[in-house]
Amino acid sequence: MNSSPLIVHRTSLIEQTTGALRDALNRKIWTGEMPGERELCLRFHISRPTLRAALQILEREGWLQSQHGKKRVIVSPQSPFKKARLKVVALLSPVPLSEIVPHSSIWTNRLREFLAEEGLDLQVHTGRHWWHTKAAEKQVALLTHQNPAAVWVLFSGTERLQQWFANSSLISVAAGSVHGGIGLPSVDLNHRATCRHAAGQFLSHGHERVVFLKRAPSAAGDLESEQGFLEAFRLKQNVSPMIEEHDGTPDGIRRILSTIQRRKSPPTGFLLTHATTALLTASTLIQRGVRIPQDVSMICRDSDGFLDYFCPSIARYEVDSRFHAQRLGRLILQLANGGAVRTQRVLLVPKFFPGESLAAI
Amino acid sequence: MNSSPLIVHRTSLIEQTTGALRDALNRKIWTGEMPGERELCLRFHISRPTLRAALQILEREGWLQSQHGKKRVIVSPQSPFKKARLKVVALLSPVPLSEIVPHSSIWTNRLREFLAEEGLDLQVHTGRHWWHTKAAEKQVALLTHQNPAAVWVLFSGTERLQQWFANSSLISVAAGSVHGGIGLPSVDLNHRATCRHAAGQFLSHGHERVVFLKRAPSAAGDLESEQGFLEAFRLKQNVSPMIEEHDGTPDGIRRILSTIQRRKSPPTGFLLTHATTALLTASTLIQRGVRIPQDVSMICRDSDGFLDYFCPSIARYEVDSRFHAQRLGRLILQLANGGAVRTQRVLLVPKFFPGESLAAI
DNA sequence: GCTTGCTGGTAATAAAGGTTTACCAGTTAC
DNA sequence: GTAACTGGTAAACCTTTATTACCAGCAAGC
Repeated sequence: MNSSPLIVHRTSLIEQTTGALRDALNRKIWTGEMPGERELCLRFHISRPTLRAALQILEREGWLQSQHGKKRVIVSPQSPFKKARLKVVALLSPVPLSEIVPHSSIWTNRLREFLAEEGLDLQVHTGRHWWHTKAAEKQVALLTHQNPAAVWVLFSGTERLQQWFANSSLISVAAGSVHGGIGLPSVDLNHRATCRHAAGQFLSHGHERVVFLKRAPSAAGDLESEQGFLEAFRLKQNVSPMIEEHDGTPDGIRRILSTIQRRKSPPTGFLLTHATTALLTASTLIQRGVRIPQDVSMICRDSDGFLDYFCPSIARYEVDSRFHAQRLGRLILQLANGGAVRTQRVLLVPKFFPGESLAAI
Repeated sequence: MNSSPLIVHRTSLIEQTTGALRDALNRKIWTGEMPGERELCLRFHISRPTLRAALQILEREGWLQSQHGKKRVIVSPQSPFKKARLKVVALLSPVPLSEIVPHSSIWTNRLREFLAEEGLDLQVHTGRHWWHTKAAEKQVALLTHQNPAAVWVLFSGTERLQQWFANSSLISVAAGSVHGGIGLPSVDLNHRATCRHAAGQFLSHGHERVVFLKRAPSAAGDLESEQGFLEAFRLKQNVSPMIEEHDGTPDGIRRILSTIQRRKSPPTGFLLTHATTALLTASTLIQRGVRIPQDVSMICRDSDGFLDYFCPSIARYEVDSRFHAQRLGRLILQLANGGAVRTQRVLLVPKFFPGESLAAI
């Protein structure tokens, strides 16, 4: 008896094919090796990409082995042993969920809700102490070994951790940007397009001295943001964008703001990443007598509920947390059920919300 | 035994949805009429066109009847359904979780985690539109009838709703303050002691014109806060505390702030309830040239992570969200397992965190 | 009366999912 | 050596599903 019957399983054609193939293997329809891919397509009336995705799942399950140029070999034609399907999805985050920014807290909440409806439990693991250390790989190997899970969700991972998961045989997905060249499925916001658009907003409002403020050990999303920011300035030869770094702490941000403001020609536009950074920057500048937007304009790449309660209102970008969680949840479900996904990278495009903080110079 | 196993059924999402709906109807999940199309879409995580296609199939099969402007009527034979052991805990909130303040979002997240470990599923219901209307009792009766749950958690309930749950035969618990005289078990913060302490802080710093700003349709916690605030002024005969109300919206708060600041002798101290209100109040006053704390001191009863990023730092009270969720979760578990009828009130005491916003006059 | 917020009904557009087609490189048999 | 198979990969294309509007009918509250 299922406790939550109100779900639609959303079985893709790939999953249905996997089931049919597994069924055929159990019945020992073929011996030794499989028919060729093209022949199977004809018998099942499906296309080759779909069939291949199903075959890859079966390979991962240990039914088949493939070699270039040769037919697939049936490895365990009579193994009735079926791995008990894990009902656990593990989320790996550098800090406890209580400390992450509200927007993330909301979508993880929604994600848990979504997975619970499908009978999956979301367990959170934090690696606050070893996240940025050299022993990260060792720690995460131990962790994943001790806590088996159907799917691992990597939340804002470093490049090394993402590489580790991509190389491992674990089924995993990144929640956030993936560093270049790493083949990890992911759900992320399109930071590049967002920041390109933001820079365009500054330029069209006449701002020429614009600074992009980012965290020092940059996450992949911040690097994407930086690229988008710079791209918008490519066409304007006489305008040179500025990029400054901070360490993420309130004090660190205040320090870099002081440095910037003491310059001969301080910037008239600030592009910020996180909502907390925007709040700190705006309140600190105002405290020091800088007027927004008369002296300085601001745009924030991320959004969070509390920004509604700041005066003057900050121009920013926002994405629906329900939508975010749902896309990630669906990807996780696909991976948990089979393993093969066609679209590896899902990019969500945030919407722009104008605010009082952006004005013509 | 199937004679031709080598086929893929190719069930579309519409067919899968039809199956799930038929299953739900067979189990008599709903009585009388179906939920609205939009609600069903949310529960099944599908789009409306897909759902409507499935519903039309069921109408053709004779399960349902539809009429413009009214919900679909179930015409299948009805019989009393057997009661299974419910594994569901329902949370009733006036607004979706995505809109509540971050701190609450965090403890609901933790609560879900806690309950999941015990095999319980937390389902969230929102009553945004009928919460403050006369039809609230009728709506909640319908809701609780249609969605059976082991325990109902009432999140920031009005007096009438709390009374309704206390009188009903449902097992329920309040997350937040309970109005006087209502016998509902609850887990809450000790707002009274908190605000008494806050008022004492103002007095000991020499502030005599202190205003307590609260929401107009006051929750029980705000009334408790008001009492504590007033109690601290009892001993000082020549000092009279002020209480002002707003409607909770940013604009509403700005309006009342304008009114207050235009007075002959404006207050020198503000006691605020929610962190968002504190942010709005502080940023608005600063925007208007008021200096904090030179002109005005502020204390906030609640806290939230983002306040760490506001400058100047706001003096406030804080409670550990993990502790909060754990106490509530334990109470819910007790009620779910045994239904201990003894009304229990758990009061958590927040810690005071001094900030730059509080100074001697 | 009026407004508000729900209900089902409809359509246009955007975005996934799946197919087709093509080409590439390794293996085997003739 | 070459032809004909094998699996591996990528682009163009079509179909299904999702999103977003809008409309009109119903019911409750003012």
